Amino acid sequence: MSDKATIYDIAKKLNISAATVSRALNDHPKTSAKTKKRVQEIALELGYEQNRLALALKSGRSNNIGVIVPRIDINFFGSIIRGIEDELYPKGYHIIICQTHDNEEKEIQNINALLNAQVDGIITSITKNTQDVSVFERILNKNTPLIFVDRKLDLKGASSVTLDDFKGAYLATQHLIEQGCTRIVHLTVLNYQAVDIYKKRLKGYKQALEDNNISFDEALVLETKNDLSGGKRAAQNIFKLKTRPDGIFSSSDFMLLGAIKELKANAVAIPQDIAVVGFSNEPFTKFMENPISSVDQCPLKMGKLAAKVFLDQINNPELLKVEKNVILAPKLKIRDSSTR
Amino acid sequence: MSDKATIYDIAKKLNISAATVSRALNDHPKTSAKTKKRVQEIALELGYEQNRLALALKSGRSNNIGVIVPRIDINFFGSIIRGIEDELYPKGYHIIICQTHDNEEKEIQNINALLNAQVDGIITSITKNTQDVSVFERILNKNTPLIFVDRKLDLKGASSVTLDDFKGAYLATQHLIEQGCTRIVHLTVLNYQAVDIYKKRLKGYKQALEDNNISFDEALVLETKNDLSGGKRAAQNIFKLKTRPDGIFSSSDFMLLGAIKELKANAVAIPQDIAVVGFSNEPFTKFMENPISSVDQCPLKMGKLAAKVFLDQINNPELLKVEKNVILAPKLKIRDSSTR
DNA sequence: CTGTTAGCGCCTTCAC
DNA sequence: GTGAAGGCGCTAACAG
Repeated sequence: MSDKATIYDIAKKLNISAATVSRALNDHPKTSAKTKKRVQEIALELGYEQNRLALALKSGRSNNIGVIVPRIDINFFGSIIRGIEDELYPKGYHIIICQTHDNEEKEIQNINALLNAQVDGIITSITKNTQDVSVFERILNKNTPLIFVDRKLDLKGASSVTLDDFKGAYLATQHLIEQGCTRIVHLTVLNYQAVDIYKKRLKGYKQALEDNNISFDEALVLETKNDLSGGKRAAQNIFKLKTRPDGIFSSSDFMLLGAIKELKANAVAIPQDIAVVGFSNEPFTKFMENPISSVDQCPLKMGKLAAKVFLDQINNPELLKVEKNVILAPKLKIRDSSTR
Repeated sequence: MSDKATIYDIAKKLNISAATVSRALNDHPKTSAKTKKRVQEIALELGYEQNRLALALKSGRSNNIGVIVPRIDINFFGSIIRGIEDELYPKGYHIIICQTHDNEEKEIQNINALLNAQVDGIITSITKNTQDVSVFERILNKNTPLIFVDRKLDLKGASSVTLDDFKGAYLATQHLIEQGCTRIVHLTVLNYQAVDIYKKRLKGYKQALEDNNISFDEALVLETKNDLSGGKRAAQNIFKLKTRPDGIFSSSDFMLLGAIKELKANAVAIPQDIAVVGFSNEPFTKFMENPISSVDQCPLKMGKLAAKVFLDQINNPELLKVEKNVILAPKLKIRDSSTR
């Protein structure tokens, strides 16, 4: 009984056709008010619920959207997903989550699975080592909107929402300069030349220096492993510099944290001796005993924007083939670590 | 062309019936090897992909499972979801994510939406203020497996995976005692008597004291708001105690962090003067300059277990009406804040 | 305004 | 071994 009532059940009960029931339920204009009422009553009585699966098969739209991220338990991606969900849920869409664990093979599997599941669109942050573009082209060929968020591929027809890394770095560096720093170290990852975002952050850093008539010193760009140990090592290298720097702009909060610990262990006062700013606004930066300034990547907003781009495309078929590339301005979160 | 190939397309191309194609694709025993091969070739050629929607409508199983959590960008829930996904993805299930934002109305909406979408099961952490049990009963009435994770409702037919809060508290307290603490404060939330988990944590704390012949002192149980400011206030109250305590077991990492900051500001050395242990193993506890010991709730494992319970139920219909209640043992993460 | 018909894509009897 | 037919639940023509 409470298993599942269909429109046929309620049609039978009312001695009308299923089509009429369907129309009544959907508030079709050409249905008498009486019928609508009667149908609604019986629907309620029978505990009727529309089977979205049938609707989906019929219409070709599942009202599901696939979201693929490296890992869902990373705060950054969790926030992006939250943004997407907040935006899309009220429009009747459901989010199907997939993780790649930064494995390209899993990425391909995920996409195929989502496509089989007839999702109405895919929002994704690509793997760190995605090479194969063809899977993504298949999405596009199916006329399924594809929106990259944060990590993107340059693909005709695919939209994207990314962060203005240049600006983030610029803001951070400018802020340090305003705090009186003149010798600012830039901590970046190993082999940063290969990764777009890190190149852009370096550029932003350089530009800020230039705009403030501070000459760029290559020796102040320290490459290291992107984790606490890398930061520690970088700090040790800082001690070897001829002149002690008075500021650090790090491309990663984790590296920066490692550096901070090492600096403090060597009696360097932060921010008095060295003021520091990180990147990503990892949750822990706020909770430190001396909270760390950091560039916020606004993941929630990124998610919302990605969702909006999707809605735009799905609702304006003429936009389907037009890619939309949104570049979001980051926000600098100023905390103790850089405030003198 | 690349839009969508159906079994009819490949049937036509081969001059056979769609039924045969279906059988061939599903490796039906009563199909000639030849046919299978030919079908598979053409399928590949046409880029055929099974439409899961049609299959779902036909079979009544969507291979989707709904997961409802308060918020997805909270690390704890993100990890639970990751656990679920890791476990269920290889079995061909997709995860549909919903958030309640701790709002019961949204919870009801979510459940209804998921039920409409014909999910094969629902895994959820209830809202902080869930009152209405009837929605959950509707899930059960539909013979849809319902598994609570972390926050549960006592409902016949519903399974659950929860944490042994008693044990977590016991472990934490025992550890403090082993570090030499004899006057241990227990920080708990306002109105904790109303919330099961906090009551259990208090019990675990008491039991550990008793087992070590330390008499319980009501004055050492401090109720406060569950955030940094609450912790700060609690620390101020600690200074008012007749005898200074030498340990703190807090039911929340956030409260504890607030307390730590205040204690340090008043020249209390941690862990030397006061050793402290929190609860939840929030990511930040690990990254502190003096990392905080905390009880890990093993969210990843909880998610995996919940997924396994689901699979159990779905694969053994006779278990469908049998609830399975798994209680997970927490792990104490010992860090600087409690190591003397 | 309402009923009839057909079909979304697939699978599963039931015949042959 | 394979084909034909029917149906999962719903909606969109097309009639009337």
